Amino acid sequence: MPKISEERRADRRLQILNAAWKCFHRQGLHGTSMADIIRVSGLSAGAVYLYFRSKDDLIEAAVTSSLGEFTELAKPLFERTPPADPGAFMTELVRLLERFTKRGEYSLKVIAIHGWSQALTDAKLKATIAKMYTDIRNQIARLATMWQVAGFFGTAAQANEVAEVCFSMLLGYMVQSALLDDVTTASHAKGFAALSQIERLRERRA
Amino acid sequence: MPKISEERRADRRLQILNAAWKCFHRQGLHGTSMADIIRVSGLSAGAVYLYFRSKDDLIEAAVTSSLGEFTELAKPLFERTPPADPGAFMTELVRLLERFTKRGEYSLKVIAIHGWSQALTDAKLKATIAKMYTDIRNQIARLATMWQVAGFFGTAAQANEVAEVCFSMLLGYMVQSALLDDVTTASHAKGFAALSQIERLRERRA
Amino acid sequence: MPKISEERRADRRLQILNAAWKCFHRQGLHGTSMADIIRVSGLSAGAVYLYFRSKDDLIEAAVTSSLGEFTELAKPLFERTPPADPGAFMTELVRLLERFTKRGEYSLKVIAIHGWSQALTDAKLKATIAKMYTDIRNQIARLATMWQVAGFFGTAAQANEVAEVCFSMLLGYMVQSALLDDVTTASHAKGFAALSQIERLRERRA
Amino acid sequence: MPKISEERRADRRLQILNAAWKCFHRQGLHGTSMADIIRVSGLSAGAVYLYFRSKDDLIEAAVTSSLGEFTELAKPLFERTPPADPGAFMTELVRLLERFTKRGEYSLKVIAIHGWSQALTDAKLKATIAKMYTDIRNQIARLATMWQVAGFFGTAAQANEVAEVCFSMLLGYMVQSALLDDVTTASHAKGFAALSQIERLRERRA
DNA sequence: GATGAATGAGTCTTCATTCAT
DNA sequence: AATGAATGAAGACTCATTCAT
Repeated sequence: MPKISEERRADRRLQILNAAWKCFHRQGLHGTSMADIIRVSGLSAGAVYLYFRSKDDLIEAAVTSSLGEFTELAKPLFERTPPADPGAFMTELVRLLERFTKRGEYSLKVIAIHGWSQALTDAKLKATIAKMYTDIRNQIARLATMWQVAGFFGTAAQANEVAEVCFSMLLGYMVQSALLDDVTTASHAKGFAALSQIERLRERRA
Repeated sequence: MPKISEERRADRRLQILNAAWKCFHRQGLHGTSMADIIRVSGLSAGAVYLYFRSKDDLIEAAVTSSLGEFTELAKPLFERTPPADPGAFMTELVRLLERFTKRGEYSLKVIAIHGWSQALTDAKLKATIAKMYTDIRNQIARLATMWQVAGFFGTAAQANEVAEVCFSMLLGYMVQSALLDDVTTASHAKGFAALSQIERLRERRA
Repeated sequence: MPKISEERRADRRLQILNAAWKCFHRQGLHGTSMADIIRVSGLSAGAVYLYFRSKDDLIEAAVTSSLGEFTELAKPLFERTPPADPGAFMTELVRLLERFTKRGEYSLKVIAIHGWSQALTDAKLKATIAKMYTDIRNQIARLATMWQVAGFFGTAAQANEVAEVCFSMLLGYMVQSALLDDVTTASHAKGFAALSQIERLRERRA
Repeated sequence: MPKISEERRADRRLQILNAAWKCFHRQGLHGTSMADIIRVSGLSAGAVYLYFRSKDDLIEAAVTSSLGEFTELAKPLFERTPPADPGAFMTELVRLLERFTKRGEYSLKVIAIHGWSQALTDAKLKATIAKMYTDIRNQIARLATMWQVAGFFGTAAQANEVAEVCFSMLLGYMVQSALLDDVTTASHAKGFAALSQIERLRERRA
């Protein structure tokens, strides 16, 4: 076989990543053996190691690659003009997460949580995740500044502090929906709206 | 069995748990071998297995036992009369978490995240955590009802939806402070206050 | 099982070493798998790793431990008074090597050659072997000084240069007897005696 | 097949052999993977297998091909008339070995030792090496006969026994210079001269 | 109760070789 | 002739758990 095309190479990686996602979802990062992934991917051991240097490499890709996609997907939401108000934004963001995250045989939400745990022990992965999460939070902060200008909040807090809390809500939603099963995008949206006084502010602005 | 024996038993368990917490913090749940815990605890392999039936048993205890303590510790906060307003409550709750969680050589925050990951794969642990988290959230919901009565929120949302969001912020705070390092109790408190319009509402109530 | 006695521990190590020697002789250092040694030793994988940290560790022990014994065994030969003349000494040394080296199912001569090859790639092993070989050569040099005083050689060469050549003969004997099969202690002894003019010198001294 | 093709084939083989020698020197025979050789040679896997049937084939070529060259190179030394005396001969032989053996990024001395180890496990290689070594030793024996006739040694020993010892010194020199680093052609030459009473014999012959 | 040596299935990874292109 | 992706058996090593003492 002569040199493979870049496209085919990407396909193969995705094929392996898909197998990894399925396994990681069901059995966790450590509960999944390379043999599991190899079997599910339908490739040989050697082939898998041709595309990923090690299990850690594969884990990093599995945890990280999806995050990049999500950021890309969320772009329009961050750049909409005029910016959505806090309630609408958070509602959309959670819905987007839910949509993006739910796949056939696995949920990226679940894999993200496994990734957090892994990152606490693996400095490289932690740095990668930290970078990507900080990017998202900064995007929220940009919006928060506009919200402040628009009078949604007072000036006592800084925009990035508000962003922190909004981002916490997103992360907390992931945990609750993964572990408690009784949390929906709708209930979270309504709770957030109430908490942030969105109705009242909308009224006042009207 | 005389009472002394029961006490000794509890002491030994705590001794082992402490070793486990230290190891779990540094190396994660799967990265820690029983041999690690045995070495750090200063006991023998046989002895450790006398107090915990298996590694899974020890993990469950390590993840769970602390949660019980926390719930106990948070009781006064939930039962204070008159109830704290949302901003004050969340500020206190996060501070309490931070205080409770930070120990000499390990942080229960970190161990909790490892626990989530583990729970996603271990139905028994998941059920245990779900029960305890739901309890806490219910306590928050009780408060939220009072906040609603006190006019902090409108009636569009249900108390348990608000509680959901508040709880998400607590969980999200844990994730952010563990992974991003740049989050403080103060910044989160201020962000929450701003988001929930606490100043304006306080003014209005005054 | 409570703590094992130091003696039993040494026994176990020897049991494993014996298995290793047998395997290394037949299949070489790399051709032998840990599974081979484990099978031949009659122990379990875990047990073997309880006594030797790694295959490299076991290789070092297998190559090195015998050398120590040999040095001990050769002591009387080095310390005999009056010192043996060069011919007698080399004859004895080669015979001693042959006797020491030939064991039931393996020959330490063969294992030593495997060890040289390994040492060329493994700095730690090389250093260990170099130290032990230098020690032996120094002992020969001590004798060579006495030979010189006794008039066996002129003063053009230094004792350690003579020792070098004597030691080369020993090493070369190992290689030839391992690879060419047609070399005997007797033929080597006679060749050395002739080369070093031993008969003539003996006559002259008489 | 035209002549050019045959030349190209030899060139390619040498290109691969050079890569193999470099790798074998640094990493040993088993420590070197075919991938290593392929990378260093600059060819493709398929190409390498076009010129050598297997790794064993390549090892045999790497160990053996150089020996043939050496024998060729040593011819004049063996055939010089009048024959060199023992001291001069050994000095020249060791020097020749040193010169022949030392190459840019590898030393054939080192590779020869790896070869011995390999030969102990690989009957085919052993036979090939044995044949070539015996040839060299026979050449020395031819000389030794002449030495004997010339009165350098008594008649107690056979020429081939003397040759055995001379050859041992050559092999031993290889081992010592590879493992102990402190051995030079000069020190070995002087030691040999002293041991074999060359000065005295020269004097007497004068 | 307490010890710690022993077990052996299971883990990740490598590598000589092939063969479709 | 030449390429290099693919194979899959085999390698070294770990680790939760037990049980004879």
